[in-house]
Amino acid sequence: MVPPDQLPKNYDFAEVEERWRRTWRDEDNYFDKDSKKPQFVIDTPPPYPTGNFHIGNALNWCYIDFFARYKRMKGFNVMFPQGWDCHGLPTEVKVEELNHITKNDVSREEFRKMCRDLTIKNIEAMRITLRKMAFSTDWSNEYITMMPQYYSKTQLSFLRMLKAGYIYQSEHPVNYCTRCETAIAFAEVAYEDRETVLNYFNFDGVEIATTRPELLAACVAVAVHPGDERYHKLKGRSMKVPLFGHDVPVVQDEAVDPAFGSGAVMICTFGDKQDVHWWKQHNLALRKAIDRQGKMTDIAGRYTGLNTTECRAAILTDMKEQNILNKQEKLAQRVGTCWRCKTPIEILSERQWFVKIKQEEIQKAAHEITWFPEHMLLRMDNWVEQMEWDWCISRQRIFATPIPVWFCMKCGEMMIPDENDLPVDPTLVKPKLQCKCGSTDFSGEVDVLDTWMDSSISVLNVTGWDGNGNPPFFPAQIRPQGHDIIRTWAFYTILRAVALTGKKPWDEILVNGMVLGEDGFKMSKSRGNIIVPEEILVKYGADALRQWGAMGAATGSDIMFNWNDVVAASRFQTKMWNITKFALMQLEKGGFDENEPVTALADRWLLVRLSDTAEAVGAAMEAYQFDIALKAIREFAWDVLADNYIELVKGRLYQTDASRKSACLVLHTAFDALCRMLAPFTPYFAEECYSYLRGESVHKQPWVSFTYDDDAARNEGDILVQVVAEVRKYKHDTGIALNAPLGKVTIYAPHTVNDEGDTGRTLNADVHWRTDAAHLDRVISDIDFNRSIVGKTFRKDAQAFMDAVKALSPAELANPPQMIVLDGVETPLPENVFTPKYSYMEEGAKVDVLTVGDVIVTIAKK
RNA sequence: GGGCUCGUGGUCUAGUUGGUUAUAACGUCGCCCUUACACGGCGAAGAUCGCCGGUUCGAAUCCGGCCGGGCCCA
Repeated sequence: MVPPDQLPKNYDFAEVEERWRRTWRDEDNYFDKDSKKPQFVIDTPPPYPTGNFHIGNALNWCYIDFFARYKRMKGFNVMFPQGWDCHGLPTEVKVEELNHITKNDVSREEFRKMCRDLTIKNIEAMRITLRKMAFSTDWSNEYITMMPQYYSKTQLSFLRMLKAGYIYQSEHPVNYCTRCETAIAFAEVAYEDRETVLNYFNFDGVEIATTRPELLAACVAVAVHPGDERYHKLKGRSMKVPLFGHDVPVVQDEAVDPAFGSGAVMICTFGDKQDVHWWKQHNLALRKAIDRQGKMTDIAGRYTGLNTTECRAAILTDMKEQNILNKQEKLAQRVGTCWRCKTPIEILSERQWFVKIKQEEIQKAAHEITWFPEHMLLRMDNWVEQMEWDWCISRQRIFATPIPVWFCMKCGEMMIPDENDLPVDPTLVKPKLQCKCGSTDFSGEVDVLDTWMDSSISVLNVTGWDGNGNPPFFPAQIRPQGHDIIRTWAFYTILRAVALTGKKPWDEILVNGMVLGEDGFKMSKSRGNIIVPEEILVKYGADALRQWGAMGAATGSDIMFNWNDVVAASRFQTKMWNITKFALMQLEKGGFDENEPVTALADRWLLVRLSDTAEAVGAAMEAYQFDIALKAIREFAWDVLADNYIELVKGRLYQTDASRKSACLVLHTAFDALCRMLAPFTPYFAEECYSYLRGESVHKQPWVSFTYDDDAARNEGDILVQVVAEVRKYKHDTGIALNAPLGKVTIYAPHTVNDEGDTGRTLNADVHWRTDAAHLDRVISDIDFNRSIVGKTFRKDAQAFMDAVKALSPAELANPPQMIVLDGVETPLPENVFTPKYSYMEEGAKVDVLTVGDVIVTIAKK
């Protein structure tokens, strides 16, 4: 290692970061299952292995790593696991794309293998970014949801919830993507603004407006508002559907908007969610006009086999021919689309598997969790309260956890596997036992589970759930995640934890904001405003990126990416590096005694400020306010330590007398604490600096617990710093270079001050501290009121009071009376309610006068 | 249309139990290469805290309305 007095002039982040990355050992971050320390288990949200760890992930992981490292230093047994949420459509789509196939071109097993291979490759790429970012991941607790160890737990959780009555199958309308050929959940429906055409046509004598004429074959009723006089005559009637000829009833429903279109609407199975509502409400027939591929079924008659777009065109043409199409107008609408492929979703009635949503128990658990920031809980409440349908968990896809059940071909009975045999793929293996009816002929369930069924048990997985009793480390202490997935990930996880354990999954949830591009918009390919972490890592390094994550915005708010902040972060490191060089150089020159008392004012003052900083940073870390914490650290390092303290004691450090030791001790204490407070934020940088100071890893040190109480030092030190600043400003204003000699400076202070000559050396002046009164003539030029006292005491009469004070004689102002006459009434004069401002009249020697509070400084230039 | 959230110098941002002169950064301007640092130091200018109204002795902060942005939902 380089000797501390030969540190490189510049901090080379690339060299340093790579060196420590090679040095650190994974074992240092392992969770210790046998530890006596309090546990701090993090339910890291497992990202989807796209191959790119994006900047939104990076922000989230920065937060996690800040508190993971902090908690370790605070003495917790921390688990920071890394999971990978593998299953799902995006990978299937990617595999089809890369191999120019569709899922039907190869066997299910082969297709799964292709998906697994791609996923592994992507995970490997993302692991590299995680390591570069210096995240203190516990790699011994890594999990991959597509691996048998994990998805057997998914299957176990399915069976348990099936037995407990949470899971059932039924034919029910579901959101269906006809391109992906699978059902999807409401959480997976995205909405898009589109323009469509509203068609008015003659429906058996009544004008009806519809945006979806292709659903005419699925028409099961006509609905009108009960108070709509135009349609009173229709009550109780049935009507004939044009082009198709079947009869449908007329129903009355408050939800019909008489002002929309013609005020009469047709109900189809199913055009939208409202149709489902009405269909249930009025017990209507079911007519399936669209199949799983999005083609018209045979109830569509001559339109059978057309897709919906073709069918719509054909029906409109036929309506025109029959002269029943009255008019068409444009209409803006929001269309529900598949969040993966953007195809408009259809609502189809299908046999599917569902999880019951029990609102009360979910909300109860959600309210037992502490939310950061608090208001995010409202979003969860809003979502849970408006849930109408149960959670559809079956998917008609391939790359996913199989639903572990069979059905008897003879009697239809459902068979489930023995829990010890999990995982199973019921399409590949047969049940071990025969059916009650004696048959051994089974068909395995071909539907698979929604990917959220995997990821919503991440917390159970990391806390050791195996189906037997309470998991040993459950509940986890915290779940960090973005606010965009409150209604999915957070919601499903709470639901599953409650269903499987009866308890909340985490003590706390920390919600991070979204990362916006430099233009203030969400990052997107089409806008071209995407910034990838790798780019920042190459240009400025991980520590600078991490500082951006901490300081870019208050925790929970959206954060705009900003190169400026990254540059500023890197400059802070440069400044800190120079502080490091200076401190180590001084400490090398001569030792110090840790037991010697610190006596000089500047030294005591620095320790007070360090103590304040440590307290503020600690409090901010406890509340996950990383911006406040890092800001306090930077302020202390840059303003307090470098610009004020070091400038003050520099001269003393260049000398060799005893007072030098005191400064060295303070410098050592402050630098040591700074490294430790920086460790969670800039792990590479802090490690590098600390290694020169002590030759140990900063990440193994306890968190700063330094306290130093000395009010006199705080107050007098503040004055000292202000006096120096005022004299510097005086030099600046009178055109004297800051390092030029100044002459005689006399400081009249209320107490004796032991500055060890710091002030004189700093100002390059002949400084004299005096405690006697300055012999100057002064006149009162103005009055400063303490408005918080004035307002509280006098309320409405505040202005009158201030006027009365201003009217007092100079003698009274200098020596305030006990009482003051206000509106003819004698009123007590509160203490410290005002301070006279003086201007000074020179007498004898020509001096300039500065005032700092009640300290007077006279300057006699050479 | 509903819920949540935000609106603070040119840019970005801190700050709500109401209280003296509103925070820092970037940028701008002036001076200074003082033995850690010019990726620096010292100093300056620049904000009617989105708009309007209310409560109050006093409002960036509390209340009401409006305008604008974002997220989620209908």
